[in-house]
Parts: sequence; structure tokens; C-alpha cells
Amino acid sequence: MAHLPILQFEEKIVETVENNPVVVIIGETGSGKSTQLSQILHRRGFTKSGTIAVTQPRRVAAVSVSRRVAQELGVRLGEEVGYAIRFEDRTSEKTLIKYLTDGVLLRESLSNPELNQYSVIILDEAHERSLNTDILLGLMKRLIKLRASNLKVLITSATLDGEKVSRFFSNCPILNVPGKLFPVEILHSSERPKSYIEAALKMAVDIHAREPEGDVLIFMTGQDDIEKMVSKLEERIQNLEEGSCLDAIILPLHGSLAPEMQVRVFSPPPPNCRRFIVSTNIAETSLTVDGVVYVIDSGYVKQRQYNPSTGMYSLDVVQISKVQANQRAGRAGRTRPGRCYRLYPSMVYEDDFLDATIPEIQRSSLAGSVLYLKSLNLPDINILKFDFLDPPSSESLEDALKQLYLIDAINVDGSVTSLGRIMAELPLEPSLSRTLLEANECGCLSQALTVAAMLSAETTLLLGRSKSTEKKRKNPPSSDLPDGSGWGDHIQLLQIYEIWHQTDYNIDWCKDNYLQVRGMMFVKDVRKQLAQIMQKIAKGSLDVKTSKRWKEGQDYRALRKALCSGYANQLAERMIRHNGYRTVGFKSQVVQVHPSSVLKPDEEGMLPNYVVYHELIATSRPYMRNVCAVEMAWVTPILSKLDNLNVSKLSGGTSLSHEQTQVENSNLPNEDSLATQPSDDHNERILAARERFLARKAKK
DNA sequence: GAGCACTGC
Repeated sequence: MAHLPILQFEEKIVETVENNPVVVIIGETGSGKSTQLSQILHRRGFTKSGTIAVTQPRRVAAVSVSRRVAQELGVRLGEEVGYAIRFEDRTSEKTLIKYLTDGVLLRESLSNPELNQYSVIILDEAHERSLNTDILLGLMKRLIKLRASNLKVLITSATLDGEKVSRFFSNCPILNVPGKLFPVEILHSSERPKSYIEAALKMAVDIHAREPEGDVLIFMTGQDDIEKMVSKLEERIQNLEEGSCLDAIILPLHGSLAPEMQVRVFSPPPPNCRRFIVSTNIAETSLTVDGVVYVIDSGYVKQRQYNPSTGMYSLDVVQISKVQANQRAGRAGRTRPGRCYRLYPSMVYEDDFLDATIPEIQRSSLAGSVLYLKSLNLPDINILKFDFLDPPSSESLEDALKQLYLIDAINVDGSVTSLGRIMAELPLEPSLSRTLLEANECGCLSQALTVAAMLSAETTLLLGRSKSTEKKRKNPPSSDLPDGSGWGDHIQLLQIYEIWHQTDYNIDWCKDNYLQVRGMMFVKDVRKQLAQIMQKIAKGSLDVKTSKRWKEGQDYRALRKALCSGYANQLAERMIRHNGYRTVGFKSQVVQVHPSSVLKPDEEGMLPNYVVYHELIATSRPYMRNVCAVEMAWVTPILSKLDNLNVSKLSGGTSLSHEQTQVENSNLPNEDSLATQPSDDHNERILAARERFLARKAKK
């Protein structure tokens, strides 16, 4: 412990913190900032007036760091030192140092906006720029003015953006704490390879043949590339002359890998053996692999981004930033001096790479965050002028406002509704919160709770279904799972959970049906949490029990209606005579139902006239993922609401710059077209039905 | 008839 670099700076840190409300600490990996800052401040009396909070972007980090600190202080975890993550609060009245995820701190500030119990708030790993940390940064700026006399804020960041954070906090002091990384030699390619898989492959074989022992970490973009790489590397290494080099173990590493496969990277290799870990950016920050001496960096990453003008997400392979490139290189220097092979020229790094990764807040839909900020009810905050370190575009904020208006979370004037206030309490996307409230009115809350919980975990539910694992399986996945009775994917998710519930949450049943056990257990936890919050809101007893009996042939009318209200901002109308859809809203898009959907066409092969969707994602084409059939009668009120939409009112009368207003107007179809589009289609649809009828009659 | 990086309340 005494060897941690940060401890030499104790006096300097304490002095700076005493004299300044905000301090930026730049500490590289291995500086000990995550475990030591809180202890230093505790030692020096900062816990006399309150608790020290340390936020982390990830749950595992909050748990493991707090465990470590408790151990170093010789106290029991949960007493003087504790942690709080979703579903797990291990703190007590004795707690003086509390590690928590940034999301948990945001939730806490909903019920206690001044966060009075804390004397110090440390935002750790702020350079990762998680959505929640960015919102906290904005809130802290405001909070230090309110609590100038009794709050200290510390922000830890990576080297490159320390000055920017300091400028944000009126040029607050920056302290540098050296890390404990070994030197990493960086080697650039002379040119960009045509195929980075091929180039990485060649590099890996070269290292294996020539370099002394030490594991190799290879950064690729996704599961497909990784599987290709693994099988080709196995092949090439087998072809090397036997006995000419070390043995080799090749391990894939990515998020959709089963947990028992993921942990394989933590077991050390047998002697005289080199490991090749072929990974996504999961190994950049989330997982640390010991023993890595060589890093091969493709220079690319797969990134999800949101386009507010279309409401669509896309998943693109993009160039990494300088921060990411250096983070990847650093992975080679954890145990001894290492080497990083970059598959791109240094000119590309210098001239093409962005300094820092575009923060999540500029790549996400902001409906949830905007609702959250609005419901904090801070009189001095106008959402379009909220002080963000990197502000999202006004287009993105306006998109969020429009969405919130359509689902009744805010009024025409942009003020939060009483419904919206309740929605903000629920740890869900606004659409699902709205669905729960509507379901409560329609008497199908229990079903809606299940759907919301299933959607929260959806991506972790299915076991990895990669091409290779599918081939290995003798039998294709059994089709015992329900099919949503043709109504769509939400209903299927509900039915899956209900069956599992009937098996008394049987683990084998999950395995038999290729469902991740951990994912399903997570759903159960989420559902329980949502039910508790709903009970609290209703101040009474609601029917939240999962139905015990499977009712055949039901049409899930109430639930689908509730979903239609919740997803009023994510509605699509089928086009005439074919099964393509057009989104209904501010900017209409032509989209398809995702092929994985269980939505069924009618006897004439046509899909429902109207559906709501959980998400628009552009992969090879624009797709709606997770759709649910809804009815024309439920859609009509939404259409009239779209007519009344007025963005400048929604933004609370804030005068957008002239230019922006103009762009806005040109993006919006005029009110007449909004009002008449759907009904024209409706008329056309009736005509089409008539034609079909006449055609059938003629056949006879 | 396609396939999805990573987190989190």
C-alpha cells in the first residue's frame, strides 16, 4: 500500500481540497486513486461532517474497490466502508466511505437534490464519460454553488481532457498523480492494411515465432471478426513447425460469451505456453487480463449511435480515439514492459483520430435524461441551456422533448406533468414507465411489469447463438418457447416469463430453452423492484402477481393498449399492399419488421396495420426490433396529439437561434400533412380492401 | 430472412 504513488501527494491533495470546492485529479492506471483518495480524506477529517461518496461507472468496480478499502482499513464491509449498487445496498448508519454506481447517485439526488448526507463526492473514472457521469458533472457544478461551505467535489480524469474539465469548473486546480505502468513501446504500421483481420493475424503469428514469452491481446470490433480470427489463428499456428515455438492457447473474449467462457481469461496459462486473447473493447476498461505483454490494436471499435432526426440507432465500425488507443496500449504494460503494435500509421493516429471518444450523451436518445432533469424541478435550470461539459445538440434535446410530450410526460409548455414525475421514479425508459402507468389503469399491471422487466434484460437473455456454436449443436434450439400468439415480441416475452414462473423458476427449464439463467434471474429482480416502486406510488395494494394459469387464446387487448400509450412516440403504419412500414411521427422513415420478430401475418399474408416498436436499429437495413400489434382506434388520439405539437413551446419558450428554428421547421412536415397523411392512407387501405374483395369475388 | 460493441437505474 505504501508504494502507491498517490500517497506521496497526500499533503498536496489535502491542502488543495481544503482551499478549493472542486479539484481535478489526473491519475493514470495504477496510481491508486480509486482506493486511496477516499482513505486520505477520511484520515484527514473529511468524514466528520458527512459521508464520502465515490462513484464508479460499473457495478463490479463499486463492489471490488469497496471490498479492498474495507480490507485496508480493517473494517467489515457494510459498516464504515460500504457500497450501493442496484438491488444491493451494503451500507449502514456507520458508513463513512460509500462506493456507488453513478446511476445510484443520480437516483439518490432525485429524492434528495442537495445530497446533504455527503461531505465529499468523488466522480471516479470521469474520463469514461458515461451518460450518468456527464449528468452528474452538470449537477455538481450547480451543487457546489448551493453548498459552497460544506461540499467538496473531486473529479478523476485521464490525461487528455483534464484541462477541459478544469475549465468547466471555473479553472479549478488540476493535480497530477503518476501511475505505475511499465513502459510500452509503440510500433505503427507503415500503411493501413486492406484487411485488419489479415494484418492482425500476420502480426500475431510473427510475435509467436519471434518474441519471448508473454500473452498477446488483440483488439477486434465484434463477435464475427473474433470468431474468424480465432479459427484462422488456430490453423496458422498448427502449421508452424512443431517445437519451433511455445504452445499456444487462443481465447475469444466478448460480451455475448457465456460467463464461464469469459472467466477462462483469468486462469493463468500452463508453463511454456502463450495465450492469445482476441477481444472486443471489453478488455479496454471492463475486464483486465493479467500477463499481457503484447497488444495488437486494429484501431477500430463498434459503436452504437443515435440519430435524433430519424429516431434511429445504428451500430457502426468507427475509428477509435487517441484516448482509446492509449488505453489499449496501456494494457501491455501492467506486469512488465510491453509492446503495442498499431495496425495504422502514426500519421493516422495524429491527424485522423479524435482526441477523445464522443461522449455517450452525444450518442444517445435523451428522453430519459431530460425527463429526469425536468423532474428534479430545479427552478434555475432550463433544459436546453443546462450546463453540460459537452452539450448534446439542440436537435437531440428537442427530439427528447417531442417524445416526452407524446407520452404525456410533459405539457405543451414543456413543464413536467404529474404523470411524468411518477415516470421519472421508475428505473426504466420513459416509454416503459408510461406503459406501466397506463397498464395500472387498464388492470393489466402485472403483465406490463413482466414485459418491462424482460425488455430490461433482453440482450442478456439468449445464449450466444453464433454460427459456430449453432453448428456444433446436434439439435437446433427446441421450439417449445411460446410465439406471442401472433401479437408480437412483447407478448412473447410475457409468455416466456409466465411459463418460467409456472416451473417455479426452474433453472433447467432455462437451459433447455437456451435462456441465460443469470439473465432470467435478473428479470425476476427487476420485476420485483418495479412492483415495489409501483406499490409505493399507488400507496396501496396493487395486483402485481404473475398469473399462475396460462390462458389460451387471449388477445392481450388491455396490455397491447397500454403498450400503445407508452410507445406513442414509436408507432408505425403498414404501407398499402406490402409488409413494409412507415414510422408515424416527426420524420417518417420506411422500415421493416426485424426478421427475428414473432409477429404473424394474417391469412392473407399481411401484417397488422399498426404496430408499436421498442427500437429502430439500422444494420443492413432499418429495422424495428420488438414490435407489438396495436389497433387503429388506439392510434387516432396519438395522431391528433402529433398535430398539436409545437417545439418552441415545448422548449419552455427558450428562443432557439434563428438558424436552428429554421432547420427545425424544414424538418417538420407542416401540420396539415401530419393531420392528413394517416387518414389518406386509411382511405387508401379501405379501397385496397375493396379491391381484394372484388378480386376474390371475380375468382369465384 | 438477419445477426448486436459496452454499460447502468
